[in-house]
Amino acid sequence: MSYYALSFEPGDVEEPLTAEDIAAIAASDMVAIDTETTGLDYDSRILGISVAWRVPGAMHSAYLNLSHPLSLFSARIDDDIVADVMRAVFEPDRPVALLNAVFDIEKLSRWGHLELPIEYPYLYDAQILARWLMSFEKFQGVSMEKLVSRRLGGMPPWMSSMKKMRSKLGTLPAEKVSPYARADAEFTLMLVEDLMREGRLLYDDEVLDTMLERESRFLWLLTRIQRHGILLDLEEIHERSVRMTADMQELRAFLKQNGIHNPDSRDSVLKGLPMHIVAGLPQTDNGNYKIDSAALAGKGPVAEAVLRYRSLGKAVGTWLDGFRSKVASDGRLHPRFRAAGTVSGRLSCNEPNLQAVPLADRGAAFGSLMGIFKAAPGFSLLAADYEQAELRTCAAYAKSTAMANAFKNGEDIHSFAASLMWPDSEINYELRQLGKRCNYCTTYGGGYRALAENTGIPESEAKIVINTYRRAFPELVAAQNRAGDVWEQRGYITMWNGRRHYKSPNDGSYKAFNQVMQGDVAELVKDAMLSVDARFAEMGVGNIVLQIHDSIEVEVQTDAVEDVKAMMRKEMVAAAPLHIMNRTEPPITMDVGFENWYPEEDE
DNA sequence: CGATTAAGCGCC
DNA sequence: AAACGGCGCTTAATCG
Repeated sequence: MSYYALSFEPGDVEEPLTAEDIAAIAASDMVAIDTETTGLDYDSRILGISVAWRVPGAMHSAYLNLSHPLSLFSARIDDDIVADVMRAVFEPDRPVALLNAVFDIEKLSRWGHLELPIEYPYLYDAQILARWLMSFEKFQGVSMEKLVSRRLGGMPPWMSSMKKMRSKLGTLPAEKVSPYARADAEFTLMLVEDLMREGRLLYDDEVLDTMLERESRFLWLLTRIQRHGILLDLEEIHERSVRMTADMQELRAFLKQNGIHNPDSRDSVLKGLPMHIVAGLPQTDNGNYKIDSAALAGKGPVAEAVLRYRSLGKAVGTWLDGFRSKVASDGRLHPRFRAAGTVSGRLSCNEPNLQAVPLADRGAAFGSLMGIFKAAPGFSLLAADYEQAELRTCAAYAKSTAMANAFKNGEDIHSFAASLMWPDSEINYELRQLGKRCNYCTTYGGGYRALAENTGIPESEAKIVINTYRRAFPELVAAQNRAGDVWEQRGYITMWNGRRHYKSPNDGSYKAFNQVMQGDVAELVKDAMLSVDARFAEMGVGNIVLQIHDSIEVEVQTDAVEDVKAMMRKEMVAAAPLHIMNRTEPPITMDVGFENWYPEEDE
């Protein structure tokens, strides 16, 4: 298969950008933009900006050298010309094509080339569009390379050497980087055109237009969240790091006495553990001994010391020293969000991943890490959580009157599940745990094996428990089957707002139900974030700083906390799709809980 | 040396 | 027939 044609060859002489070009950019039906930077972190600088645009019957592109090393062949471009180009690109009435839009928009705004608007112009992100209408096997993401090879037949051979240069971009003169940068912009343009063409075929126009409008506003919002960042309590982090590192040294010394010289190394641990313990360990799929926390739990003081060491090491490396090293020059942490980071429609977050910080004390050696966050003077950090969002969605989807009633009456949903499973028993802690695990297995698509793994009961008993749950909630089983059938037959499942998740051949149909639950909630939270953000724009009391799948974290003026809670509860409940929640009698209610991150609430 | 894989583990 | 879904980060080990 041949690749789509670029407008140039790598050896071509580059014409300087003219005023006519800038006018053509402004007039083009579609413009693509891509930035080349010195790195990925918040403080990395923009080396250059590439722009691709259409003129009748052809495509053009240019690379603006902002800060490449000086060379004889390529001059840096004046700031006012950059500003002219930016104005032409970000014409409010015409969409801009990008690939991973938030990254580029954030960089442009961070370095003063772009004011962050609320919603216009529309941003057409190739990665988002791809998620809407393509299927993805495991490890087959939405990188430029993957998308170009799947949609446009592949990249020209000369582009494959680009990869190696990525980290050294800042040392190269602009004329070396230009062909790759321009090709990135041109491919982005072609990808978006191609994906939009197919999107129009697959989706109802009205649905697609609504999705594009909403997603575009969301991308602008996400960029503002990223730019806002979050504050860390660096003294607290340092204290904890010192304390835990000292504990780790003690553990290291103890382990050394017991023949384990490097507890971070699997080989060393296996060498040091007593023979009879090693022999009893389960194995990984590759035939190696498992030495994870489940395998080593209760296997004696040496094994316990390894686990404790590992736990503290994770905390120091990832959340204490790891986070501290990522604080930007403005003193704040700016995690990067990827709007198309998951197949399910959730966000993903990295450098650092603030969506996976242990905020609750679950008995690990490091306890809770909530205390590492703080807010600006006069501000508080607040988390607003949808309570049981996925299970409520599940109940709505399955039209479960039983669950609807339980939620309406404010019952503990896990105890409720247990009481329906074992109507003649008093629901003690153990039975509630079983009900809880069954609820989770339902939304996660798990079976008896997963249940056994999670509860510690034998698989034979787990089978019985699962069947008890299925008998208690037959409507959930029916809904699961229905979702699987639809996925199988149509090739996709549809979220409540029309977004589709296309099935890949490798996906078992059992995944369908989970993907609807997860995807529906993802859409809900996005809408809620947009509503909350709009209210913040009016109130002027704070900002969204983070999203963790079913919760929205905000930094707000302390004296406005109660107002903000009321506002967020109202907006988040209102964001729930009523035509879904009203499917049962009584309707499924939605509830929001709050947690004070900073200052921390009293125990 | 950098890139990649495996194992382990944190979150929802 | 069987299947717990979705992520990112760290270290060690391995490979070119």
